[in-house]
Amino acid sequence: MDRKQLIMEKAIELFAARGFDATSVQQITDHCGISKGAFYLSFKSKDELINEIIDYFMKRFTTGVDRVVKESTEPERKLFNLYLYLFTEFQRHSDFANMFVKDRLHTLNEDLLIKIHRYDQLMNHSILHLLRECYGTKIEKTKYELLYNIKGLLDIYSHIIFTYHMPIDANHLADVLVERTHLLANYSQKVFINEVMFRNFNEKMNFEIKNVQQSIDSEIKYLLDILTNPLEVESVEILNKELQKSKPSHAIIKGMLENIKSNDQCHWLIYLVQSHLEM
Amino acid sequence: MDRKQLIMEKAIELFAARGFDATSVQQITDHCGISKGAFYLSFKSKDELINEIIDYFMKRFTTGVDRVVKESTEPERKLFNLYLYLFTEFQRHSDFANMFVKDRLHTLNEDLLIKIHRYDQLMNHSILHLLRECYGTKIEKTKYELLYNIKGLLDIYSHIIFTYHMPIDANHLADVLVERTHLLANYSQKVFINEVMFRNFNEKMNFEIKNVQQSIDSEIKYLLDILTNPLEVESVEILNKELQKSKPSHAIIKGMLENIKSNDQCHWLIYLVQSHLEM
DNA sequence: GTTGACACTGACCGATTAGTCATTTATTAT
DNA sequence: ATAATAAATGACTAATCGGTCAGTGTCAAC
Repeated sequence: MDRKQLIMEKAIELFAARGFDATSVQQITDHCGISKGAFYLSFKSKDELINEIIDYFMKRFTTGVDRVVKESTEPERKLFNLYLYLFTEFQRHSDFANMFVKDRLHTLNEDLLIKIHRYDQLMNHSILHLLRECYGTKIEKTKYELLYNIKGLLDIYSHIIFTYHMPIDANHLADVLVERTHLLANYSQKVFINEVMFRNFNEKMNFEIKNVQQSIDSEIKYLLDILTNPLEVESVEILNKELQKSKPSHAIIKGMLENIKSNDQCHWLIYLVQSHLEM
Repeated sequence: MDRKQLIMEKAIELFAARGFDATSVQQITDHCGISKGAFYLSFKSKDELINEIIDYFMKRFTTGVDRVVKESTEPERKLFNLYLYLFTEFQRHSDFANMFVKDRLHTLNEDLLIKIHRYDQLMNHSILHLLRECYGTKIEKTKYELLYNIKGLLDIYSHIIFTYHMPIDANHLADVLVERTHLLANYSQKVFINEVMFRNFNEKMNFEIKNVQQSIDSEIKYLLDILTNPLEVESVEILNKELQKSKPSHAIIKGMLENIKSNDQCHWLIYLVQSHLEM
């Protein structure tokens, strides 16, 4: 398990510098100080590696954004925190973010693109929720436009940061972006991206949306494999049993989720269960 | 010469769909219906192909933007025309734009990245000029920020158009973007990107800026090679002689530029000479 | 009909790739 | 100490890559 972590970290460094296609498995294993054979003990293929890397970080960012949006502070503060969180995370995991910004990864298989699109949709959902909290019905017509304007700003500043290797003051940048968001939200009148178009985006990627229950099952199975803390293992087991019931107790579920909250690896499961039960 | 055009067009189609690295020379030649050997009669290498493609389109876009900015209509109208021009061009050459948006091309040699960066700087210069015309001293502090905010918007809408293969109403989109630009220009107070940072961007790419005179010389040499219209050939020759003089006549230069204006292939030379003499 | 100039072909080359597997090394159990 | 098991190795394969070049086909000149 430790081995996988090592390979992923070292691989990201190389992917960030050279891109995915241009980095060979041999280069990765050299950089790790292991043999090529050892790589294939941890990963079935090079594709599986990039798959797991993207999964790991996208889960992390998605749950992180969701956590910020669900905070119990005033909405405007949350907007600031959202920007702050994203740029702080981008800096903390600059190699991954760099890889993601530079490589558009369109070389990869369709499945991976769809997966990325799904995470993107989850993040859209969270951001739209926050925007509704901040600006209410005022932005009813312009909310989708606003969403993409914000994403445009996020993209360009990320791009600047990574192409010029700039260390930045995330607080300062977040402050500026909140001002820009207020401007766009409060004064925009004209609309290009309407609801029909927004739905169209998501339908063009017409993959069968994976059953949430199924996602939860596989995530529980995965966690039971890797978790070591007995309390956490037991909590996940109880949670699993409870979810099988036709009328699961919200109290038990909430308690179990609380038990595993402190472990980062469990955040995706928490996010999935909460979404499933609309807690 | 026709052969080169064919290869470039077919190659762009494949690059747009699969990316540069993932497209082999064999695939390109198959798609053209020619042999692999014939490819190397037109291009020294695969790198030279991508180089010429990028050169061709970047010259085209850069001169196009410059032309819009130098129009003699009122500034606000020019801003609209700028957006309109860019999105119209992106649609007209959607394969190239798609390739450029998807592939970040960072796999390629450093020279090409620097070249792209130079074109980017030229476009920044034009846009900043226009913004100064539109908003005057009001945006003195925020102009660099405004420039990148605009670029963020351009990026995200381009991204949407290409990933979802949407046909768009460029007039409508340009109208919306003009409104957003006005908002950001008139009400933004806080600043993240200041002049120091902006200069930093360009210094980080610390290539020796190629002598403009040198660029003009090589462009003239190139045009004399490919031009067929006798009037144009003669005009370029006269222009060349005039530029060699210590005190070239602006009247003659202006006239010669006018003579070749109608040929698209000459626009880059016109742009270079005008920049050189600040006409 | 012969010649020379030219565009064009596709088999071929060396290099590099992802992935495999017989063999060796390390660890654990007895 | 020995046997049994697991972990790790790197030479190997088959495929693909960009790029080359001896040879083929075509056409105009004489």
